[in-house]
Amino acid sequence: MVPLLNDGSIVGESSRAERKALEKRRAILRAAAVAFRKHGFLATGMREIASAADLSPANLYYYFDSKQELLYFCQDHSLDRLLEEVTAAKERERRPADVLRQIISAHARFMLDELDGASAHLEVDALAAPLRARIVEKRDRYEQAVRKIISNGMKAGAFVKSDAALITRAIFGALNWTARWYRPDGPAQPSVIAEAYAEYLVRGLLK
Amino acid sequence: MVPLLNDGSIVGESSRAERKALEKRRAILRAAAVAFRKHGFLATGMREIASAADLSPANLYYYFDSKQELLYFCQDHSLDRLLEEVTAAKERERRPADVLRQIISAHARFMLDELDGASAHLEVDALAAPLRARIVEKRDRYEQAVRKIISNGMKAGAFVKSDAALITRAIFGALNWTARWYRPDGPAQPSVIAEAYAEYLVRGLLK
DNA sequence: ATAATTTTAGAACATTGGTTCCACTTTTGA
DNA sequence: TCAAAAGTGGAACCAATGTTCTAAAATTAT
Repeated sequence: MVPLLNDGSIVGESSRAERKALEKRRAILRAAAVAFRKHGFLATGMREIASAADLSPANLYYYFDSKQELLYFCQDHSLDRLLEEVTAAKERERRPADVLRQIISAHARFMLDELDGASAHLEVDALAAPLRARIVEKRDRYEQAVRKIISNGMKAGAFVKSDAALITRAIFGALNWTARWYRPDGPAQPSVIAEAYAEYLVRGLLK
Repeated sequence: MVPLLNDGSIVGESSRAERKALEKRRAILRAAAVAFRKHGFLATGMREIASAADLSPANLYYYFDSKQELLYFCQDHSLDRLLEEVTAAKERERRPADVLRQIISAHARFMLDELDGASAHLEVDALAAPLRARIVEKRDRYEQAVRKIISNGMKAGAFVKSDAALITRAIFGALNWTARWYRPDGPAQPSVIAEAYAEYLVRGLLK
């Protein structure tokens, strides 16, 4: 197996073999994602994940040391994606309302059509102490970033004054909950949902 | 054990013994609720529930035929409470915005300080087909009721026009998600959270 | 081509978790 | 008071689940 650091990141300047292994890990997650969506990460067994990825259960353990590490890999990757979107939104937009709309829309789209583990990033509590701490730290970074945009907007007079921490969590709640009810074969398209959410959730802050 | 219909409701005009048994079932749930909150219903074992309620695991089975029935009982009861709040709000308030604020506030408070199984009403998918169908039906009734208030408000011109179904789900997402982060020993009081949410989530609909 | 390395899977292990058995105690009602 | 009913718990059962063992197949490098 490709050498990994205990935090799941690749050691050294990733060689071709290493990148290939990483890609395989992602592919496994993508395959497993449909199962995750159906009944959550916790309720999805290693045998089910393996079979979704066309692997034997034993073989799955060649790519992931444990179910914990698999979950960690999912969540870590998801949070990286979300953090990227924050930076992108801040670069692209100027007004707080626009930045926020951008972030909400991206987060929604991410939940709805990004297949690898978007829904797994919900079950933080399923991780045991050492790994959970790392995820919580990263998740907090994401939350703080969004909260900052909101509280700055409030200070600048762009948003109505309120408890920025609560508003942030309300927004995340609405967004994360989409994984619970969204079905790809349903009536609403991801992009439509994303725009409606962005519109509604930002409007609640406007004066 | 007290005779129950297969749907968990009491048969006949509940006698004292029956009411007592029902109360005991509620008490068990209240005791288990803290465990549910900590790591969700799925991850909470029957032994843990039993010990939280000061019962032996075997004894717990005297009150609930199975973990499924226990979950069903939780969810059914929770939904009844939420439906009651809808009726109450519609009677008490006149304007759509006020009705909605009322409902949101009640739902939030219910999630945060009602102890019996508020958080268990989240894991619908953990129920197997026959029981799940009943819960889904009731949950849909609740969802429809709220959606109706919103879409009526839109038609009446009290709210901005948008996709009422999506807005409804966004609101429920924000509300239900509170169970994930709220800690009774945290800084924000349930009533404060409830008001902030009601204010924010309704404002997003106002013209 | 052949040795070394990577990748794969069948079978089994250990633990957990829902559940049942059965006997024992407590409460209820006549 | 005493039999019937309600309530209780210790121990064990059994299926499911995360995981490991071992060895074989496929790939890569020399």
